[in-house]
Parts: sequence; structure tokens; C-alpha cells
Amino acid sequence: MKLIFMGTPDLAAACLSGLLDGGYTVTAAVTQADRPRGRGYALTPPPVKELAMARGIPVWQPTDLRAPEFLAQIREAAPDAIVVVAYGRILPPALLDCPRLGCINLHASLLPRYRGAAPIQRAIMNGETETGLTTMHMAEGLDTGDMILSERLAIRPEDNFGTLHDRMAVCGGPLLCRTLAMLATGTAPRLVQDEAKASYAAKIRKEDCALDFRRSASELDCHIRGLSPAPLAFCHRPDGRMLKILRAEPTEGSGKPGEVLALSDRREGSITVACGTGALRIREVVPEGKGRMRAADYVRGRQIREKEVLY
RNA sequence: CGCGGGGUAGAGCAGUCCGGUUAGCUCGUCGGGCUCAUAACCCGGAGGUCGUGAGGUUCAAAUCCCACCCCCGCAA
Repeated sequence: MKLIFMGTPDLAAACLSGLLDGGYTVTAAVTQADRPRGRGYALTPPPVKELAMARGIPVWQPTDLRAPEFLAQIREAAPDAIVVVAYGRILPPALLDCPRLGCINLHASLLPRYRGAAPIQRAIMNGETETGLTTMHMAEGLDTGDMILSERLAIRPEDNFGTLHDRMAVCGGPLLCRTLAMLATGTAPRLVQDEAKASYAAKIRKEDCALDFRRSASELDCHIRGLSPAPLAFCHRPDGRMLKILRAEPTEGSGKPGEVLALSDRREGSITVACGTGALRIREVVPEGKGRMRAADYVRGRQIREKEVLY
């Protein structure tokens, strides 16, 4: 079975790797253009490109998926199917119609819930205890295609975006391989999504990362875990400097929302902050201009005092 | 040349602007004490080429000047 793979970030790269390990032939990897990233705006290739190049797979980075030249290139390659994982752009109908067996997509949620850009983060942020992966026959809408297979994954209390993402990365490849096997034999089901149960996981914007201490400690805990280790939830010190929170846990306590109730610089030290309900025991932070450090170390530097109010 | 912060003991920091006796603090660590016990408390100790430069200025440089290396945050 001849495939073309389309994807961009780490999760996509892990899936591509899984397909190759599963014995599938990938004719080309289509991914987004290199973007200026990091300090000094260094042009950085997306994860899928790096992996593809390392595995000797041709990399295509079209700027326009509707461009006749690109479509011609796809037709010439004549893939049996196109596998898409977090490519980052809507595929035009002309492209969806190219492959003999169609385009299949792997999405990081149990559809029809959490369609869209940030399913993993949003599920955790909303306090879900379960999510998963779903493969589907791609349709024109955003993650609306008929479903083929899915795999459930528990969201554990200690999970954050990073740990859940990594677990999904491990499951993605095998799930795609099973899906393709069914597609090849014409036994892939077409489970229509229940539109009434659909929900969307919007892209994470900067504002979405701000912590609102008026919310409950458990909600804030979920919020923090869904955004860790990147892009990270943040709040501000009284002087206006940003303080990102990498890890925290709900605990007892009450006070004005945002008020620092207690500080500890011993061993598993922490910064206890009052929330709307309960309090949050902050364990690990990233101060503005600094790298990540344990809360105990932050406290030791005498950078924070009890009674001050974070916002 | 996108913006900015920083490199001082194992960790997090102060000291640098206004150069000057033994480079300081919190924690850790080692030893001892107290205690039924302890991550608590008390006493004592070890541990630092102050990023690099047989560089510059100076009577004197962690502190001023120059060059270089490295780390990090933002933004994208």
C-alpha cells in the first residue's frame, strides 16, 4: 500500500514513525513550511520534516494545497491513501478526492467531542477523565468525517499535556496501521458522528493561558496541567512580572483569590495561593527571564512574600 | 542584526550603578547536640578559578572597559 503522509508537529512525526515501523511505504511527507522560531528567528523545520529527512522520505512543503502543480504532484505519486495527522490546514476537496482509498485522519480525541486544533489540551483543561484517539475517513468539515477506529485513554490526575501527548504518540502509529489494514480490505467501518454531541477544542491563545484565581483550585489545577509543559499557564506578581506555573496541586485553604497563603522552601517546598474555592500548592515555576525551577528554589531566592496577591 | 534577563559553593539568590579589610543569605551537605521521634530546633565544619581571555584601566576589579563562549524568558 502506497501512502502519502501529511502532518506537522511531534504527534504527527510519531505517527509517521509508527507507519514506517508497521511496514507501510510512505512515498512523500507533506508538511508545513519551515517557520522562524526560537531566539533570533532561526528558520526551523517542523518535526515531521526532520523525521522524514532522517528516514530518506521526500519532503514536500507546498504553500498552497490548491495549487495545480501540487495536486499534479500528488496524482503523479498516485498514493492509495493519504494519511493526515495534525497537518494544520484544511484539505481542499480536490485533494481529498485524489487517493483511490481516500484520505484518513487521526485525531487526538474521542470524536465527535473536541474537534479542532487543541483536543489534548482542552480535554485536560476541562477536567475530563477520559479521552482518546480516533481515525476517520476525511470529509470537508473540520474533523467531521465518518469514524473508523478509536482508542480510549484515561486522563490520570497526574497527567499533563506532555504525558498524555506522549502516550498518544505511542498509540497513534499502531492505530493508524490497523485502520489502514481495514481500509485495504474494504472492511473499514463508517461510523457517522453524532452532530448533537460535537464540541470544539479551539486553538490555545495567549489569553487562554492566564490563570484566574477566582476559579476553584481543582479547575485551576486542570488548567495548569492542560497547558504544561507548554505553552504554560501564567499569572503575575504584584510588580507585574509574569510567573508561569508548570506544576501545582489543589489543597485546603482560603483567602482572597490570588493571595499567597504560605511559603515553604523545604524539600518539596511550595507556594500556596488562595483560589475561589480551596487553594493551589504551586510546585514548579518559570519566572520571567528564567528557566524552570522548583517552587522551593524560587522561594529561597527571596523573590516572593506571604500576603502578596498574584493575579 | 526581532525584544529582554542571566552566568558568584550542589540549588536558588544578594553584592556589580557609587571599584578597596576574612565575597554574604536561604536551602542542601558533613559532624555533633536536643528529642519517643522528625522534613522541627541548637552548635560546628567543608565547599567559590565570582563564565572565558599568561586582555585593558588601576596601588587595588566579582565590581569599570574590550573581545569571545554559554544559558534562559518573550515573541513568532
